[in-house]
Formats: sequence, C-alpha cells, structure tokens
Amino acid sequence: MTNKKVCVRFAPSPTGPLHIGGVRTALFNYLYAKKSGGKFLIRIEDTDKKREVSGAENYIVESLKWCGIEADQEPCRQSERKAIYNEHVTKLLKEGKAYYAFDTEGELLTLRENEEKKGKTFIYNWRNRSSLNNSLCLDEKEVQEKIENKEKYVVRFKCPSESEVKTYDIVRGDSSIDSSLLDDKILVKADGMPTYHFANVVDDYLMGITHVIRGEEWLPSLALHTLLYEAFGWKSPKYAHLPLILNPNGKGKLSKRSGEKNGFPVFPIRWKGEKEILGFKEIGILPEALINYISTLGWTPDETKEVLSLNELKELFSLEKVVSSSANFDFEKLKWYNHQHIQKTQNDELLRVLLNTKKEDDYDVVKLENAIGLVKERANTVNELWELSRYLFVEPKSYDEKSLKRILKPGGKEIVETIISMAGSESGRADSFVEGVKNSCIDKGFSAGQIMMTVRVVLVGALNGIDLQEIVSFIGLEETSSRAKEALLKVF
RNA sequence: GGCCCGUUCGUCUAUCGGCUAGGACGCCAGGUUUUCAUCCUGGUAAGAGGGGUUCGAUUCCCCUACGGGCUACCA
Repeated sequence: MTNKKVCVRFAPSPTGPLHIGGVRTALFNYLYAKKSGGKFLIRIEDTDKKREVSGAENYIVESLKWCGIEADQEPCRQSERKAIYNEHVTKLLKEGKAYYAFDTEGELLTLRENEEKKGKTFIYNWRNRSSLNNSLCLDEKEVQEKIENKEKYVVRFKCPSESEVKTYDIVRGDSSIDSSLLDDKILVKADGMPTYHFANVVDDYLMGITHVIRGEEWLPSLALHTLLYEAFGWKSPKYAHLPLILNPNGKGKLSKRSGEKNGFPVFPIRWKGEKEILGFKEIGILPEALINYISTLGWTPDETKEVLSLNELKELFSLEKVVSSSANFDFEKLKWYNHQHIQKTQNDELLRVLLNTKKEDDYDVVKLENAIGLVKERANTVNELWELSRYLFVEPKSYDEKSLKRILKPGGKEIVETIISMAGSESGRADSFVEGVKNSCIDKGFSAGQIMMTVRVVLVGALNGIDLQEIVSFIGLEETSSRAKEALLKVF
C-alpha cells in the first residue's frame, strides 16, 4: 500500500480579519503538513461576493506570515475557478444527482416561517421536493424555457432519501447519519457561484487534499460532503474536526466582540476596518508565544515540556492527540507563555520587535538594548519593556505616596545629600556607588533599609525596579546626582 | 423546535478498566531579592447527576442535566 503524500489546506473566507480560531485551524494544518513532510496550501474561499471584505485576504496571509505559517504555494481563489465548478455540476446534473430549482428566496422563506409556526422545521428534501418549483417535477421543456428566459435558478443536490451515511473523523471516530434528515443543499447559487459545500469538495479533490482539518462547526456538513464524494465516485479525504475555541467564560465562540469585552485581542495583527482593532502583535505578544499557547488549545504534546518553539511543535504534533472538547481562551496563560518566550529571545531581537511596534526615537538604541537585557525577566509583553525600563532613561516625574512616606522619614534629607556629595566627588566610583552610600550613611547611624529605600525613591520614584547598583551603573554618576538634586528640590 | 458534538481542579490538559486522579496557568503561603518583579519550594482545587456492564469504573453502555455547534442562494 502506498501512502499518498500528505496535502492539507487552510481555507478561510475573506469576510473579515482572521481570528484566533482561524489561526489555530491554520496552525494545526501547517503543523500536520510539516510533521508528515507534506504540503500546506491556502485556498481563499471567496464564493460569496456580498460578504467579501476588501483587504481581508491580504490580512489573512499577512497574519499567518507573522505567526510563522507560510504556504508551500501561492494561495488560490475559488472565484477564479468558476469554470471548473460548472463542469462538475453539469456532470451531476446529467447523472440526475443534482437538479435545477426555481423557487425564490421569498417563497422558501415563507415556507420556512409557516413550518416554524407549527413548531416544525422546513427541510428542502425528498419529502417535499416533488411539490416545489424544480426540474424534478417540471417537465423538461418547461425547465429549458425557464433557463432560456434567464429565470433565476439554483442547482440543488439530490440527497438520497434513505441511506446511512457512515463517516469517520480522526478526532471523534466513527459515526453514521441518516440521510433522510439532510436537505438538498444548494450547490450553485443563482449568481452562478458555487456554495461552500460544493466548491470545497471539488477543490479538495482536485487539489489532492489528503486530510481536511477544520473547525467543529463543519461537523454537521460532514455527511453531505461524504455524499458528494460518493456522487462523484471519488474517495473521501480523511477528516479531523477541531474543537471550538470559546470565550473565557465558556459562553459562545470566541468572537471579535468577546475580545473587546474582555480587554484582549482576538486577532493576530492590527485590523484596519471601520474601527482600528489592535492585534496580539501590537500589544507585545511574540508570534511564537501565541502559536505555542494556541497549540495547547485542543492538543497536548506527549512530552511534559510546555514552552515550545514552532520548530519543536512541528516535530511533536500529531492529529491523534487532538481532543474533542472545546477550550476556553485564557489570556493569563497566553501572557505566561509570552513571558517564557521573551526570556528565550535575544535582546537585539526584542529590540527589533519593540522598535517595530512603537517608536520612541529619543532613546539611544544601544542603551535600549542593554536596558532590555536588564528588565526583560520582568516583562510579560514586549511593550511592557518601555515602562519597565523608563527610569533608566528619564528621571522620575513624580513620587508616589508610598515613596514619599519612605523618603520623608527623619534623616531622609541627609541621605539624599550624601548621594549628591558622593556622586559629585572626584573619587566617586560608579561601579560600587550604592555600597559606598550605604556604608557612609550607616556610619551616620541610618539603617541599611532606610538608606536603600531612599536611594531607590531618588532614582526610580517608586518602590520597585531592578537592582540599585545596576541602575547607577546604567545611568551614571552625573545623572544619579542630578536625580538626587531633583528630589531634594521637589520633596523637601 | 430538529439534528449533531461535547462534559476531569476556576482555566488548558494527562489518564488508552486497577487512582493515594498527574502536570501547567491562576490563586495562596514560605524562601531568595534590604524594593517590586523574576526565580525556587510548598499548598489549594476536579471526574455533571442517575442507572447499568464488570471482581473493579474517570475510563465502556444508556438516560437526564448542562454547555456548544449547525439548522441561509454565509462560510
């Protein structure tokens, strides 16, 4: 038995920015392809012109690129393959496996509403298709006339009335569906474009897709797709339906709105729609951290190691380990992954990312890179690097309440004066300055605690930050003295 | 409403009938840091409920509950 080379695809529809669920689907496809030495393709499913959003296609590709996910071929577009779908639908029509339907949308809507009033559901299928307006009950002439008169029509799939459709899903195993419950899905719309279901099946077959890895929302369509493969006499690809990613509280699919509500992004990068929406990139999440985190949503590697690079994920991924229950998105955990990845990232790389995200050009880049090295272990996001290293570049603007309380203790002024005189003295040494101030003040009878706290308030303006000596070494004696003078003026 | 899928600590998950139910995030406590954060150590906390099957069920089956998805000439 020869194993066909794995070929998978990510098939987004360009109706808006790519959200985190889509990224996860793309990621799992990509990882599976890489793991199996296969191909990963992107297919743009732009069969609905009404819902198409300009810029979305480009956004999707750019987002994935930022995540490190790149296709092995240029993306293809379904809108450019109309002739192919026509050819295939003609085949089904000829074989009596599909039929023309002339019912208007309004008529169908009325039918649906009427059934709903009775507490029932209208299904366009074997039960009622013979009483509706289609080529199964109209005679051939009438059908020809209607088509020649340019009457609007759709093509529907003639779904078998009684057949047990057996399906297999890598994540969920075997199941079987009674085809009599299915409806005669539209294959080609009145505008001549194929529907998702039809284009999807035709393309997956033609493109040699071996594994369809997609979101769980497609599970109800699996029987239809299987039936379509059967109608063409084609062998179905293997399927893996991924669990959904839900809101943090588990209520509903993660959506644009849920991100806004909970104060975190749901998109990889900035989306410039009616309103600009920031992505994970803009808030300082590293792509590898995002990828690492979302890989854990519905999947776990065999090994216990948690922090993994994209390359490691490629090695470890397996579809068999994908779970079937949906996962809640947890921004806190993403931040933890980001913290871990920041630690693994070189300072110059962090600098590059930082400057890319936000420009504050009055900083010296060499100094900034050094500062990053000093503060990065405290950062959960790249953007925090600015705030965390602020006092290494600018003197404190103000002193918070707790700091004032500290510095205003009896003797505080004397300690500050000592800092000024020692920093200004010819013999003052920057690399052991803090130790010097400490010893000198201890001699004057102050406690080590008070001395250190006072120095901190002078330098940082708050009771936090990196090691004092590191600060002094970074900013230099002159700046140290200047900050102390400033404190003397402002506080006392 | 109908159809489908799911249900292990608050969250992500491990467990392929033997469990004192493991790990990670979070949270709490302690240690390191004369600060804060990091880091280290420890702690907290779970099998939705009810029936079966079995010597034994978190694991297999059924029912109920709850959650989610689909139910378009959207994908």
